Amino acid sequence: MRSLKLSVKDLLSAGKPGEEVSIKGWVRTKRGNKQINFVALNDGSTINNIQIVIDVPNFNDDTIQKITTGAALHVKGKLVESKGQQNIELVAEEVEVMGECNPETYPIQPKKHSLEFLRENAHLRFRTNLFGAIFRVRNAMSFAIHKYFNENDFNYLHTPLITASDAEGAGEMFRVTTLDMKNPPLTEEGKIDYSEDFFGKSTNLTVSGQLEGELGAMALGKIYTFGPTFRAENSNTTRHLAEFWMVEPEMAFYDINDNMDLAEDFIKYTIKYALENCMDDLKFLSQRLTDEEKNKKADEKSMELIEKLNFVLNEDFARITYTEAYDILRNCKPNKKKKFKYLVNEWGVDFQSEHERYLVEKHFKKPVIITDYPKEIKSFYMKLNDDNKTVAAMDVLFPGIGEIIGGSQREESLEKLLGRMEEIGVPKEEMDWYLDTRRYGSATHSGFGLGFERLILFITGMGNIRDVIPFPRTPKNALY
RNA sequence: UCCUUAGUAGCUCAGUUGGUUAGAGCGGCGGACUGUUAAUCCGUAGGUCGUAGGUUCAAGUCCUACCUGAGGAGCCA
Repeated sequence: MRSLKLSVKDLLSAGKPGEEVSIKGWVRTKRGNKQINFVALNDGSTINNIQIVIDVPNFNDDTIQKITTGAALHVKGKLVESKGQQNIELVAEEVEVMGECNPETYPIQPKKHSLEFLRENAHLRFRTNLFGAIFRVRNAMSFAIHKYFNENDFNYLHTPLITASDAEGAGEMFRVTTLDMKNPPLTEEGKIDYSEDFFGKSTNLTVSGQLEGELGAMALGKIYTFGPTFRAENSNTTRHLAEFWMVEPEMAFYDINDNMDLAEDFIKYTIKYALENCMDDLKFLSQRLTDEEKNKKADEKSMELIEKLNFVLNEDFARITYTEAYDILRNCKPNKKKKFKYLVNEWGVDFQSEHERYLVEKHFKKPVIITDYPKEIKSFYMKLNDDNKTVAAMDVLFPGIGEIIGGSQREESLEKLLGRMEEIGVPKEEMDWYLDTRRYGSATHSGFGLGFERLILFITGMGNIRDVIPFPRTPKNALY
């Protein structure tokens, strides 16, 4: 059996004084004098560095000169108990500079950088403590999601990224085509002739895997999708991306209450996973948040990150209907004093960010699930309630994030579904494949979509969604 | 897309009612220091003031347009 290479994480957690080891990594900082140098070496396995002690006279000047911030090193030497703050450090016997790093041009300096600057250098920001922590947490969350669904007998279903259905109504789409844009084939009416296109019809990048997910659920029972999703909206906010990752479970025989139970259990599982597996990174992220907010007034400061995660874990989410939320908002102080930009004074209005924030952050002070929205402000596929006015929708709202989950019980009655499609103007002909689920063996079923990056925002305490995805795609920005 | 706001050294920023050769801290480089912890101390280089027009004797500073970033709103995950 071959042994795996040791990482910095291994050395720090299990290294014993006296052991001869070999380690590779990148220089974070170098300190010292002509006799002795201290190099903080990091290989990405953990946020923590191993300190390399270099007895300068034992090495040639050229090597010492090339040990600069960002350089890749291969160090062989002996682990010893540290005379400084850390438990263990590595006294170098051999040092090879594998990749030099010109300190005059390397953008990542051993100092604090603004998030904006790092965003513009997104190809290098992985090398900072902050982004290392964020992307390790993101990785852990991806794994936790698969683990949760696997443990609960869900099937991971790969729904298509290229779709021909134009009826999902979830937003503007990116067109997928191989037609010559300078000289596209035209129909007799002078419109672009998509029958000549690659798929013989107009196609787009998916805005949701839900409809296809329902097809899977209506046979496999419980499925989930976890993949990229695309919206061509001109959204310029801290919580929107043109390309983002969404988790979409879909369950046969689940009603809206089962759906809520699953959503709450699922989110709590991932948070618990982060607390149990990412504590080093979370501590760093917590400190960052505290530092960032140190100039804020006490009542504007957010709860300490780890405390907040534990709090959400231990609280039941509030569950209220749209109508109950409407009553709370209509009678609340900011509404009566006309502090809201949009006043709540007519049943049926959609809630604005300010209203959601009030409910979550001021009134309930914990995550809130709102159900039974007026049918007019929700999608065609949601189950119409007996009142004929509301649908079995649910939005899970989180403090600081807003809507983190949107879902519903689906309309299983073919007749009612067709009626809603008619009302809203969804083309039935193109949706025949979807309608077949209601024609043949239709059953109660439910599902939801969780914005993965929004979950990462919550868990890391970051404020901008562009900082929790490695390569953010936003309007006017597709570098790298 | 709308509203607000910003763009000055590698980075973070200061720059007065328009007025000589545009400043600081950090980082870089050189030096000092035999155990440092974002080390410390001394010295040093580094700027077409976002772009294009305009007003003026004179523009980093005022005006217009555009580009880009940020915050908020809408759309939503």
